[in-house]
Amino acid sequence: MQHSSQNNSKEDADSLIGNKLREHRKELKLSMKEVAEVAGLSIGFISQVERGLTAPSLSSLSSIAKVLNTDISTFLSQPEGKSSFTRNKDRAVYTLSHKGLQYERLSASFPRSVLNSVIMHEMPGHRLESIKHEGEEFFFILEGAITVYIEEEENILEAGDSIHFDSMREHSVWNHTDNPTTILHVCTMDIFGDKQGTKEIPNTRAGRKGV
Amino acid sequence: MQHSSQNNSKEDADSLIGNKLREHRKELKLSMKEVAEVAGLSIGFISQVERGLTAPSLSSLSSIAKVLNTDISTFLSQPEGKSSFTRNKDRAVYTLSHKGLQYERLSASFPRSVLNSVIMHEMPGHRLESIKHEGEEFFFILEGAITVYIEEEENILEAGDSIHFDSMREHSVWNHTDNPTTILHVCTMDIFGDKQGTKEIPNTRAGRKGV
DNA sequence: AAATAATTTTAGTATAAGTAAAAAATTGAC
DNA sequence: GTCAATTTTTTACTTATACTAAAATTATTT
Repeated sequence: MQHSSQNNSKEDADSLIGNKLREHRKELKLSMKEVAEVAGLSIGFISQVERGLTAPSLSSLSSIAKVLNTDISTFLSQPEGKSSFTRNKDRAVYTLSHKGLQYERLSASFPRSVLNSVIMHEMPGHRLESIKHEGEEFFFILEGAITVYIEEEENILEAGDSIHFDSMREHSVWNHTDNPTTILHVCTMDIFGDKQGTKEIPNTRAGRKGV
Repeated sequence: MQHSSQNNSKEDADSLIGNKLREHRKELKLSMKEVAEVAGLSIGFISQVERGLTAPSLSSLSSIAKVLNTDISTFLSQPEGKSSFTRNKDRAVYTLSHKGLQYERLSASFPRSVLNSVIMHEMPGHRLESIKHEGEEFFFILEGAITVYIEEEENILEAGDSIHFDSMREHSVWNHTDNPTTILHVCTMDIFGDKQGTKEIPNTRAGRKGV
């Protein structure tokens, strides 16, 4: 059964991938020929893919992505959204369990958004458990100082210092000082748990674009 | 041992996808039959895919992902990386064209990293042209004040305020005050141009699309 | 205007994506 | 422990499509 009624999302997705591929290629000032050769594919095929006339297999897409110095995920999914504006003074403060830690949420959650940010107030002596997970993280110290452990690395950050790392590396944080520390924290992990339709299917309203 | 050599990255990748799919399915307590039916595929095929015996097409993978309440990217790639630690005082300062703007780069660029961050020093009266592009952006005002225009919205931010928005919405920034403003800027766009391809350093101007 | 390079189109093949159905495990009830 | 009932794996086969080679078309350059 090949239902072609409301199924244009697939083709849309294909040509979307194609467009992105073309953009990337152009940015690198490469010709289709060059890409084709390095990726081990034919020129005509590259053309077809870029115009969404055919869908590449995962492995071909991967080869192409490699030539373009990226990986597959670059060509799948894309964000759309709104904005979130927060005033210094009127942000709600969430206090966590041990009371050694407080959060103020800064970022919004719009479809496909990946950025999450909070201001963390970490009390003297407080230690955040060591974890690893997908994504990346960025810390900027607003006030005080803190020790950030990343695998074997020990980094002492003071106000104005920053650190950026792959969250898959085991990391933890410790306020080794006698004063509270204020950290601006930005990461790509869904710390608020409101990104994907947890459990129940999300309301059909803003149809997710196929691929 | 089947094939022990290290080069079969394709098959490895396939079975990696398979494993992730299986994990996800098990987590949701679904049988292959259920997944197959909703995704419009056969049971046997699901089995083959999960064990890496065959590679699904992009669209099938997408269908399966949808049943599992995720999207394709969950099953492709995983990041690996390093970290970047910057000291408040010893960061290089890049001065841009008009001299109304200075940058300090904070983030690293490791494979597949998406976060980019800089501290921007914007001089009184300076205005950043209005642009739109893929990704998201996050501003946190460290010092001074600034006006951020997002489409029709006008937002006046002062020290400690923040804003987070979809970069596809036309946006610009204006220092309407008489003092320099310091902004911590985090975005998912490749502003440094060193993610892919390592071509030349881009022309000062951050990316723009079609005027 | 010719010559060269870059892209699109066409026509065809081979591969592997996908199926249906049987065999084999796995679970569980009695 | 055995016998259904369900879930998963395997087999054997079909078909769609991913992909190619080469010709036709469209830029680009000189």
